[in-house]
Amino acid sequence: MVKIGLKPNNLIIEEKFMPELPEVETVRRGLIAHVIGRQIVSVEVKLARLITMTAPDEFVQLIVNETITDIERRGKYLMFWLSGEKVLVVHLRMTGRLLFRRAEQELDPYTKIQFHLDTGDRLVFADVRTLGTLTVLPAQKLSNIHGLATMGPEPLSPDLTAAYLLAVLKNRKSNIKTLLLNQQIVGGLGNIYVDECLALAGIHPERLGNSLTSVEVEQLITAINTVIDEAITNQGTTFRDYRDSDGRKGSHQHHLLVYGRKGEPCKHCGTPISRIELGGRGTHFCANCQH
DNA sequence: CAATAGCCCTGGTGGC
DNA sequence: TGCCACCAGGGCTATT
Repeated sequence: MVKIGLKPNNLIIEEKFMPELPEVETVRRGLIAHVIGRQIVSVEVKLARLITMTAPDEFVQLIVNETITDIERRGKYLMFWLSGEKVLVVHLRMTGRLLFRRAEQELDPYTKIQFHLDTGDRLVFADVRTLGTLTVLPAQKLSNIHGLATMGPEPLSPDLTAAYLLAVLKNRKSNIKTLLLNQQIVGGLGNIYVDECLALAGIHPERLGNSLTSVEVEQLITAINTVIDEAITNQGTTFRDYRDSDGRKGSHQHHLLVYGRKGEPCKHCGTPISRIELGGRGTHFCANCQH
């Protein structure tokens, strides 16, 4: 099952992860040491389709000669703050990768956008399925990005309270799995961690939002914070052995309770893990532990 | 407004 | 062995 893909150039590119909040946060932390204070001297656009809200040449023009002053994360979005009160917003979607590469390192496979830094090093956006997006805009227009403007409170934020979630869920008739994937309700959760949070909370993914009791919502909030905190500590979930130039690698895959474990025994009771489809997404749970 | 279905996109996989 | 349909899913759009 574990297989390392070696391309002819010997670059290990088969790090397979779904970028949810913990993975995006891991990327952010890994990049900060390398790119803060660096000036972007040129931008190489190999796939213009990934650039949104401006024409590609305008995108390049707005970024060149800017200095990166900070990197923030909101949900699954990364925001590179630039010196001229502009922001580069990157969403990795399914297979987007942001890599720091030294000047002498060769081109990564699937490179779509390269930012050349004043040191000669590069910030690389690579993407197999090309669903990622990059946007640059003035800082005061950040709310023009709809997904950012409408995003709900995120895990580990004091704004994500049981009172808030209970109030939102009481009017919702969809299943809790689908509701937790809705970024407007909770920002940053994706398919892996929603399954994990529901497993830890002991809540069945098919339960309707308005059926959850206040006690269950409290348990769910606790589970969300626990799962995301641990996943960040473990530097995210990767599905193949992998390390990059920074030694950045996730280990949370060893801690998963249900995701990707269909048919394998529940770590608590031994019941084989079930897999169903909800909201078009694969959904994993223990039919004995989750009610 | 809320729920739901379809769409984008490509590499890996399973069936024949 | 080769071919091909199908699956993975985040976020957006269209529809009811």
